Amino acid sequence: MTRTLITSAIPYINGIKHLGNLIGSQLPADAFARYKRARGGEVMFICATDEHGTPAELAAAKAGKPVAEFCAEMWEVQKRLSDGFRLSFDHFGRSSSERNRALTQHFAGQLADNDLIAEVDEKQIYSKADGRFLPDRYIEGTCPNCGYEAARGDQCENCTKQLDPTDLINPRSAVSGSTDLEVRETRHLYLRQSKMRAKLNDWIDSKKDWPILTTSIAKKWLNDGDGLRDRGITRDLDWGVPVKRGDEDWPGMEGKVFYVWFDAPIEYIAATAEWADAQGLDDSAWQRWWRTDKGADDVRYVQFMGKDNVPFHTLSFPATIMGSNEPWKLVDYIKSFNYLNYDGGQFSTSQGRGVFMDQALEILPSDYWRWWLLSHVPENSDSEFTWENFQASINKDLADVLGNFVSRVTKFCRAKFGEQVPDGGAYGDAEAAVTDEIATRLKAFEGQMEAIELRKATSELRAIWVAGNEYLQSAEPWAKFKTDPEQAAATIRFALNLIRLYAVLSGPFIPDATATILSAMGDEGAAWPNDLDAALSALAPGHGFSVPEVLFAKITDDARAQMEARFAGA
RNA sequence: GGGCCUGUAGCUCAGUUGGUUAGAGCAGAGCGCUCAUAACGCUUUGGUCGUAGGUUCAAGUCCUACCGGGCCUACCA
Repeated sequence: MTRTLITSAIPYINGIKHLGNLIGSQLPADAFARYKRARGGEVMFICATDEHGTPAELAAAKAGKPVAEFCAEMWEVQKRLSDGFRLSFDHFGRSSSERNRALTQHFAGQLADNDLIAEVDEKQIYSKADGRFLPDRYIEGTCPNCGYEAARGDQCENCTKQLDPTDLINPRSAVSGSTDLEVRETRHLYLRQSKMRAKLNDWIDSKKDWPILTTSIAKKWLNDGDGLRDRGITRDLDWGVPVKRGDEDWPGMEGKVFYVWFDAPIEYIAATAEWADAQGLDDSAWQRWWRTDKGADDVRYVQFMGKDNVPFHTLSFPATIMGSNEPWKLVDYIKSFNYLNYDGGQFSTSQGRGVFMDQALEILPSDYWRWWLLSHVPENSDSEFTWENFQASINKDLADVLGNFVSRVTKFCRAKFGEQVPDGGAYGDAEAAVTDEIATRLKAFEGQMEAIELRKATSELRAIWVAGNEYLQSAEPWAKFKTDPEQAAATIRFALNLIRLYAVLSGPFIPDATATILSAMGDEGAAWPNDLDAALSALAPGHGFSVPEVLFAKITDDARAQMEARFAGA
């Protein structure tokens, strides 16, 4: 049996994510995980919240709460929302866990032992009023280049010039507005990933089947300028994994924490350990997914992420894994995504522009969002959400093509034969022809799912739904019922089995509808159609079923207009 | 500035290593059906494949330049 380890980029803790974030990693990862499980594979699907860093501290301060308490609450919120979207994580962890603390410190110790850590003294801006060091972008001031007054310390958003915070005229803290700033010397640890450039480059070169988006970003970082640069992996913050060298204190690093991007990917491993802990299992249960010396040899590890996360997953994290000189599992395939835009612009948290996960679930069931998002996932370029497109897709694909098919077949059967699969007649040439067509399409669909080509997969699935309507039209059981009721019975028996088949195939995308349909068909445990002929005879004469409620209500023009107005933003 | 991605029918997108009259869904038009969520089926109108050159027997596909859209550029994560 194949074993697949799947991780989705872990969402940052400081707020509720919008639909662009959702489709950028978690949702496609879920579709893939559901597919692999449906095919009988063993799957470990991991996600977590990314809780450390300056933005988390500031968000907590703004909320007037201790950061640990703030994170715990936001974890609950994000967990509830991921449940609402039916994200089937085996574990939804927290990067602030004890497991992650220990593993992060362990990796740092290993890297230091292998001479891959450098201690660097550098100068940073300290804000006395805020009582903290500030990252470059949290310093604001007037741009020396163009005079823009709200330029950030890393770059001026107005003229796009790269800046150093000390370049700014009249610098002030973006947090408090205080101008009481000073440059202070501070010591930090750097991951010497430049030493691993050749090794990383060879490794990337060996990945011929990765998305261009993934490899091109990695190659850019490897070859830009002087090549891959070392990266600071510690920060002067209170909230984070305390810097330690394994179990030992790290002289000179007192009071400092690891940088979020060092500990966040390690949480993939730690969250799997958290899963084992929660299940009451011992370490071997998670190590067989992560340690190639403890059973992970036959695991295929697939990561999902937005393009902004690619450098960390192709370079920094692999450098951490390789540099440990321990047999940890490296990623086998990195699926990266472009961005989803909202109606002519970007989603904006600050402007309240676009639909956020909590709002989406208030408006419509998760299947609606899942279907639209997965059938428009930005695989090849940035894509765009519009209400008109959303309404058209949902009404046509889900309500008309699939929902109405279920409705017309089950209601016709109930009216003419009662609520059980009708007996009589036999499958003939028409049924064989449809079965052939579906067999061909099913093979294509499976290939696209294996390749994680989700847009193509949804399009193929839709074509399989359409085949049912075509079949029904040519078989016209409503007419045959009057002249040859036996034939009509066979047609409806076949159509009821198509419904069951459609429910199974649709599971990765619209799991609630799948569950509803299978429940109505009286076959909750229906398995993947490895034998299509058998699958299309699975519901035998006499098998009881019920007519489900309308599966997908249409989105009216009025409703669409209201939603469009509500989410237009400030 | 540099790098990468992208520009194909009104809209959203497919177009395999260059190979016959460029495809799908939606929208539009016509016809059919009446079991069904006024749903379904069939037929059909739309494209000098961003522009201009070039390579080739042959270019949507390869090369160059230009125009437009987007992303990244290492202290946000």
